[in-house]
Amino acid sequence: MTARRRPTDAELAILRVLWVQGPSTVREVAEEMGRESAYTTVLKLLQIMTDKGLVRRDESARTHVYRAARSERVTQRQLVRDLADRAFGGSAARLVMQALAARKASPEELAEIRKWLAEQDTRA
Amino acid sequence: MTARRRPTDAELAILRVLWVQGPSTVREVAEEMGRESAYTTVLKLLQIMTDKGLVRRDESARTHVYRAARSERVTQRQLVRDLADRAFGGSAARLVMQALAARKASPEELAEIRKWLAEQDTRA
DNA sequence: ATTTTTGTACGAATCGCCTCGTAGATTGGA
DNA sequence: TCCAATCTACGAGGCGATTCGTACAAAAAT
Repeated sequence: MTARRRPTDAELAILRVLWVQGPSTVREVAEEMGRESAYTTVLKLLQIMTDKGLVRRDESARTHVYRAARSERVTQRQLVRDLADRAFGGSAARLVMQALAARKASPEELAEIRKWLAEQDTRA
Repeated sequence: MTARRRPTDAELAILRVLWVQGPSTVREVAEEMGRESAYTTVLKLLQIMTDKGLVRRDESARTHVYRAARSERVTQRQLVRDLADRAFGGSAARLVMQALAARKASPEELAEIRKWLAEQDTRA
């Protein structure tokens, strides 16, 4: 059944809108995405995503309302795991180090990471 | 010109072989990848990758030798950056935290990460 | 009541990825 | 020499992603 594929680029772009705005109509999603894609393109994508189980659709009103089926966190984890497998031999830690090198993190963010690491110590 | 696209899954699989084995012939790559794909599939992929600039080809001998155009590190960074942009609002730090949550890292890896973070301190 | 707007459904075209078969050249061995 | 093995080039098919137009129903506005 759940042949878990990762969302495509276009799908991810739509999911991002849904995560920010919460349940939205096709029009609301399309507006937010600018004039990049035609209204019916967004509609079609959402229909496909419904079939795939990436979003849920509320059809109680004539204007359907879509919401993300999975939380942002869960999806992000899936994507990270996927990238770790494809490009880092499955090692999330190696991915982390490249990530730290790839983009400068703010002191606040670094602090948060340190905090997380410290918690790992106490836990072990 | 450089419309930098990320390598596809199949391309990445080939690059991984080249990074491990160093410059290789089509046969060497194909062998290493098991019987997953036919010889000519690997050949075709490598030809396409040559056009894209993902690999370089030494044609001095009849049997061509391919090598990755970019290092593993550089490519990994590009992929991380790309994922950060697509799914983490550009924040590598947020990606890092999901990565740490997604897969348990070994104590050795955690130590390495801590070391890296410590270096950031002294640098700042 | 008629027209305009807004919505869904769906088909079709395009495109990139990935697959592999076939053709033809070259090499190496019997 | 002749046959088998090996190599590159290339075309074509299949498939999924993405695009958008058209058709049609429902609602809103005139």
